[in-house]
Amino acid sequence: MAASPKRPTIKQIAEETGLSVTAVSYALRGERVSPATIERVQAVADELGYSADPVARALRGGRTGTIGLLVGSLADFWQQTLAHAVQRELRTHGLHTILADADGDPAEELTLAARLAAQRVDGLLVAPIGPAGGDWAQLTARTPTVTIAGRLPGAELAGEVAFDQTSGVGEVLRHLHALGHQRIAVLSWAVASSPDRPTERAVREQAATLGLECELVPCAYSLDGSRPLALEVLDRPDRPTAIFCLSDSIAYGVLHGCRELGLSVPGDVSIVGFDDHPLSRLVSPPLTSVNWSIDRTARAAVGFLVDHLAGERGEHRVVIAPSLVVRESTGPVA
Amino acid sequence: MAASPKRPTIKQIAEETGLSVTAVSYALRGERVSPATIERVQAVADELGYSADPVARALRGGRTGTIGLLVGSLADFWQQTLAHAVQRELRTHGLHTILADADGDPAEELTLAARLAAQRVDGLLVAPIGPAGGDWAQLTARTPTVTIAGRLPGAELAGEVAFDQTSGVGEVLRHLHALGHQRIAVLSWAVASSPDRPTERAVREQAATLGLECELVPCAYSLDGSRPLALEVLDRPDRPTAIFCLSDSIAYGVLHGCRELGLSVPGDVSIVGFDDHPLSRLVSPPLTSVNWSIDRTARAAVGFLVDHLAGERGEHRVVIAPSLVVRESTGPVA
DNA sequence: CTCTACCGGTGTATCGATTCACTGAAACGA
DNA sequence: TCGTTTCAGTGAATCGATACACCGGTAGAG
Repeated sequence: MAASPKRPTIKQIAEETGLSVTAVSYALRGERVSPATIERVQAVADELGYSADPVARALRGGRTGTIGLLVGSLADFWQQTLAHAVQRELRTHGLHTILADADGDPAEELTLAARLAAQRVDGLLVAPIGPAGGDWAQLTARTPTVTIAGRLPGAELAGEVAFDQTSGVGEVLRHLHALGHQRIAVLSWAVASSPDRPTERAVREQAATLGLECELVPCAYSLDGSRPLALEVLDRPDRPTAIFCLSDSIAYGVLHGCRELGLSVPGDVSIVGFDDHPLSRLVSPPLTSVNWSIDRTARAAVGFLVDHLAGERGEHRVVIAPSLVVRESTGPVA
Repeated sequence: MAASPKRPTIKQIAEETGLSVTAVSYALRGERVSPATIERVQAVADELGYSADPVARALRGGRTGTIGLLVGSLADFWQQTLAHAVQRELRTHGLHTILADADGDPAEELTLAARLAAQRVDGLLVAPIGPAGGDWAQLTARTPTVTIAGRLPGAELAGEVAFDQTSGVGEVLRHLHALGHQRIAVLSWAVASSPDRPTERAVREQAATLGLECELVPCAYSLDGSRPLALEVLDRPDRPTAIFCLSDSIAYGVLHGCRELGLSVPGDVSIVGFDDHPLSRLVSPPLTSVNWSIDRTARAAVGFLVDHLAGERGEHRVVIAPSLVVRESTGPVA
């Protein structure tokens, strides 16, 4: 046993300086005590390498300074990027991030969130991937929660960052329509097979409006999940002329499938993504996609949470607008 | 104020059941008390939705059940993937993950690690990006630490997952040599400009052995950092025939640069990466790279830490062997 | 020359769970 | 029937930091 030398406590400083524990506590935060004492205490604290035990502090003060970040699937590149952005943003507020990953299983989300809350996080940021089940009322009543692009049944939210999926879908479909596409396959997440998800509904409605033939295909939320599916869809006699993927990760798999089949993109088939991941301009061909500013998303979400924790109850909903980025994976129908 | 209803405590259960706090504590873990009491306590606990406060438990018991994961740069795709794998692995052991990101600044690493340790994590996993500065002796003596592909000056480690960079470099250089390449640019991380990093040293030594002309170019550890650099390198009159990137993220930027310059890969120039990120087979052209099994890495690192926490002091060093994955971004020199 | 305000501190309860030392009662062997 | 276990449970201390109540001494206001 290398024996971890126990961390110094406030009590040790008290003994060392001959002061009371209370005095040291005040001195360390520069309150109520004489400058001379403050200096003396500081010196000893520095020498011992003291820092207040956050566990004890949390027990007393009720706050842990830690936020739970629950993402639906860290296998998804967009959510990875989001996690990065959120973590960075939280850090600027002096908050730590506990990360949890439902790994693609929406049924896990409530359980994991509950476990995070049990860990006594001060707040929760939830970026679900599907229609999360269960009743979030109790959890969210106890722990301030901000959602990012998702709905939590029964939740009472401290904030909400919504994505205007409807507009995003509209931009994509109009883009494809303008290029002459008529038969379009839409790959959505498998978990989202429930037909009432707003994104899928938007697809159906707007396709009808534009007179497009849109087939919704549920798809695993991962790189490897979409490739076989793409192979199947593209092998049909009445192959769609465009594939609209509801995440860039899915689109990457589809691109791979096209390469395997020897199909040219966009010559034989056009591909569109939905996250505009940083890499999407580097794949081949560069992917047409819909961009949702991750930085603004992270900033807004963290902002809501921090405001809520500070007791300020202001505006707590924002809608992130999409912006279609046209690259080389879409072209006119042959 | 929506007023978060405070979480139930063991004391409330005690009052509700008419038992002492002690009895409830024992009952909840099924010890020492009669079966009837256990059942009664359980019933009340369930009804109240009780779960033990981990903060209080940590204060008493010394353990928080949380591990700190410090990565050098979450902007790097490989480290994102690693973070995912580690988080998942920790979860299988019932441990939570606190995530911290040095964001490419090696000078930040020690500070961040200290902050994590101050948060009272039970252990630390560190995947540094560069030659981390500072003295890690004190920190690592107090908090069990496992490194992943990196060295920490002065550290006393609970475990170490090393990458056999030398072999990896060797495989790449021999591969390029066999294809007839002579002039090779090697893009390494900017932070790693110190010439004694083992990877860079390996490059120099093995290039000499093979009679290759290798130029080491320091490069920002990100997608956007490598593109301009690639443009500069590729614009020279005596352009190298191959570029060896010490991370896939860097290689992606280089690929992008090549496309901008209208250079064909591998016709005009061959590109090699060094992480084999899942996306590397999807970029265009699919990237030749060196694979280090992330799953094995994560499993080993977490395993070392868990064993150490359990008091078992066994083997605590493993070397991950590289495997060169040849794809289409490398070809014979024209 | 009082009365009050303030200064620089100290003692103690508190946060929630755990655990050691103890106790009254029942059970049990001799 | 007496002495000893075992059972089921209680009280109090503990972990480390914080905050409230309090206290003697001094300085300034009236």
